[in-house]
Amino acid sequence: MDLQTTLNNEGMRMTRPRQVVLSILEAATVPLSPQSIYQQSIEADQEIGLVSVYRTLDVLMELALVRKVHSADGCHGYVMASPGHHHHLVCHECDRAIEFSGKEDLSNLVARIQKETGYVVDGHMLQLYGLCPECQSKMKARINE
Amino acid sequence: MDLQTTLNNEGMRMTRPRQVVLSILEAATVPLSPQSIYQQSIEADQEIGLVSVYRTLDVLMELALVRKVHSADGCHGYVMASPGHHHHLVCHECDRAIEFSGKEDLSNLVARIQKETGYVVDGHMLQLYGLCPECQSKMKARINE
DNA sequence: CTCCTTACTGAAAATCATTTTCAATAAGGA
DNA sequence: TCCTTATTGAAAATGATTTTCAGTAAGGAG
Repeated sequence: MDLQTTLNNEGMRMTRPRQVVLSILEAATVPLSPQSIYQQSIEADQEIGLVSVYRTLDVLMELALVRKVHSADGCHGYVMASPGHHHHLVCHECDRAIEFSGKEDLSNLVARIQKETGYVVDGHMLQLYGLCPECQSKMKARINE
Repeated sequence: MDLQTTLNNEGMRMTRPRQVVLSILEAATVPLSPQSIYQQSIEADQEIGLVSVYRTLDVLMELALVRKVHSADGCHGYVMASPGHHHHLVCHECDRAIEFSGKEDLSNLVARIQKETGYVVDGHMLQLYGLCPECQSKMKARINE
């Protein structure tokens, strides 16, 4: 089912601002803040209101089409959510983020924690931080200068 | 080494606002926002400036004495950091958070991801969400009404 | 295809969190 | 006890996000 239909089923409408936000997010390789989505819409001669960016992100979050990514400093950006449950691996040099799935690997941990704490665990958020291959190369090059 | 000494070694000073923030955080069972730390200082007749709360939290973060906890909605609170690397398990009903350690359990996952992606992973943030035992009871009670 | 309802838009204002500025204060080494 | 200077708190500045509201346009009905 495409987004147009999904929206209409909810009594919502497919509009230009929503298309713009969506296409910017789909082209992104890095989590984008509302501000930077807004900037990109201007650069693409598709300017939309900053307010609409916020509102569209809310809608897309509700539909679980985008995911919020927290960086270590507490700011957050948005990325398209691939189908299924994914986590993010963020490069702390260039901020490039890639998704990975890790459900299986967490189930042991989750089972242990539930037993130890008595909590019922029904969700999780995992983010790994590191250096992407390109930034590793750049770093090596810099050292050899 | 106590905090007083730690601060002095860094050329910093132990002051009343810092003591107040610290004692509030130590008594807390839930991650606290700067605002709520400020509120609690007033309620305890130990009012300190909101600005000092922010500044003290910065200092305590630098010293790795407190940790930032992100909740699902993107807001964050602060909790005392127990020694070692810990994660948080947050109840989405009452917001009570407890720490757990999970380093060993993640090492498999991290090793796999590094191999698959070429990233060097050097940090992570994991938060589990669920229902704490008390809220589970309350929930059952409500159903039986 | 046109009309009509109402969801959606964008600009401005309001709100809320956080940071900066700065003069006054107080911690703690000499 | 004195002196240096880190720290404080109030106010102003900044920045992000939300609300308001009148105008616009999506898309179902006819």
